Amino acid sequence: MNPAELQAEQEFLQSYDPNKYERPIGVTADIVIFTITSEVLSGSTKCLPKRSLSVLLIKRNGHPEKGKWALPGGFSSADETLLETAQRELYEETGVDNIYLELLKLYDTPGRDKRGWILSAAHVALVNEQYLANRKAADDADDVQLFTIEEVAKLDLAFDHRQIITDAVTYIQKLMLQTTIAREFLPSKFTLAELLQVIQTVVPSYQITKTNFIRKMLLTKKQPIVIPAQNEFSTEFSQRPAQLYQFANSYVPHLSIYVDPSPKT
Amino acid sequence: MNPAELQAEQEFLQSYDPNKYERPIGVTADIVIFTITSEVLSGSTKCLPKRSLSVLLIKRNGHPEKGKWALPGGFSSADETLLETAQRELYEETGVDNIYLELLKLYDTPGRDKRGWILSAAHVALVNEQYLANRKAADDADDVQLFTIEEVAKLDLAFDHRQIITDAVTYIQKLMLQTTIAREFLPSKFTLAELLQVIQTVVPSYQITKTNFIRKMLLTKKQPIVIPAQNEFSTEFSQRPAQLYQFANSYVPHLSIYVDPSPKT
DNA sequence: CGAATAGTGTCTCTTAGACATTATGGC
DNA sequence: GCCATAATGTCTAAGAGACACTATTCG
Repeated sequence: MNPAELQAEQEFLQSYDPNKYERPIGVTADIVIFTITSEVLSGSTKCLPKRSLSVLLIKRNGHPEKGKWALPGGFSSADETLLETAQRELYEETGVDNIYLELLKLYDTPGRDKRGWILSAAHVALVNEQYLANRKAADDADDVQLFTIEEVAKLDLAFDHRQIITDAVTYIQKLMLQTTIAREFLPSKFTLAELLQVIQTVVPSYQITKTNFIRKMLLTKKQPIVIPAQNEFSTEFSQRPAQLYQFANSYVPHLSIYVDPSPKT
Repeated sequence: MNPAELQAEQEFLQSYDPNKYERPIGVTADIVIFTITSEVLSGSTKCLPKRSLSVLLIKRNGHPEKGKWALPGGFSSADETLLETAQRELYEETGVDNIYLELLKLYDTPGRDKRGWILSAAHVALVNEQYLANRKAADDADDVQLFTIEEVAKLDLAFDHRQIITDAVTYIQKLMLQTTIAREFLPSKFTLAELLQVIQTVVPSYQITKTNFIRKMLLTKKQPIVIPAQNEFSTEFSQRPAQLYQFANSYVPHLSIYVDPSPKT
């Protein structure tokens, strides 16, 4: 840009009227915080816990939509991205940092907020139950609570948050089958039965025979998804010791409805 | 909500200060309009055209970023969603309606627009070259132009539009392999060679032998992606007549890195 | 030993992928 | 007849899916 153009641009910017276009009242980053809660079943013998997909909600104590359950979130500002806003809110609410957090989509239906034109950038966060355990003891406030998705269906939710949660569930179901996000809900080493249970908790329609699932995980030689931890077994959930596995770091899913475009082997 | 609560909410809304939180100057819907341009090769014999993935850009004639090439787009307002804004802009720019149009993601890096806090909801549109042909004749303005993605790499682009285009290309490459969006770039009936060429135009790394591609398209019995049009052949691109195909409407891709969760057959 | 969960053997059918071969029409 | 492109044949190896079977530990 030559000096004349530069000056023209400077002048333009100095005389620019920020109210030239209609302005939103604000932009919020809202977060659907998913976790898988487990409930130990104390039966006659050892078995896997009962797991449920859950979402963290907050009871609104201010207007509007006072008293309703809502997604955690807050207003963003010019000096941070919406992802940063979401990170901040997530940390404030759960004390958790450095976890899976991603933009889902933007919610902007006119009239979604009675205060006026407020956009919501909905995010999805996946938190391991363990990380929430500490926090739970600290502030067991009854205005912050985990609900299973079955329970959420019965609640009175603020704004368009029911729609956001529905979309988020659909989204993580797809992620669960197409990526290795199951790792976010598992310890670093786990049994194949645990992995299958986590998948089925998020995607209940995923009904397959366990033996073939195990075989698939073991026999995929080109690109193994999980690899066995040498000589490490667990008897936490079963009588017979079960082999422990880890996710293979090298695994990069690439899915195609056409022929696989992978380079020749 | 009981009458007292209702009144409390009314009072809250009437006294609500829209400047309570920092407000963006505006929100724009920008669109990456993709099309596949074809260039007929007039050689000794009939052959497929040369195809290139292209993007529609507009030369900015106002400040800021005056003179640079930019994505078409415009400011949204409180009474429409960003998708509607994008639809409107798309129609204004191309005269095209009812085509593939979807939100890509939100661009909100602080400082991305010198005017101040302006968010951009980037959209992706897929337009069949045919639809643009009429328009092109009408206004062959040199401030609106299609560029192949190779050409775009050399241009001076406004704002963060280079990043947006890069992200959009990555996104449609994934879509191309995982969904049937190839249909957006093809006529309703097409040969398998054309389909393969469209896929390879968008995903150049998709190098496979054509014969196996053809077989895969034909032998997938459970859920065929394309179905042959009975007794319809084309000699447009070849000496020997080639079978014409259509996309199967019943096809619903469901991809999984684990065992296929489809119900038993 | 029985119960419960982990894991393997085996068989059938489908698909991926390489590569050779045949088919059709224009020039 | 030659060439270009379309399409099929054939072979090997891998994977899916069903189902019977073996293995290990606890009580």
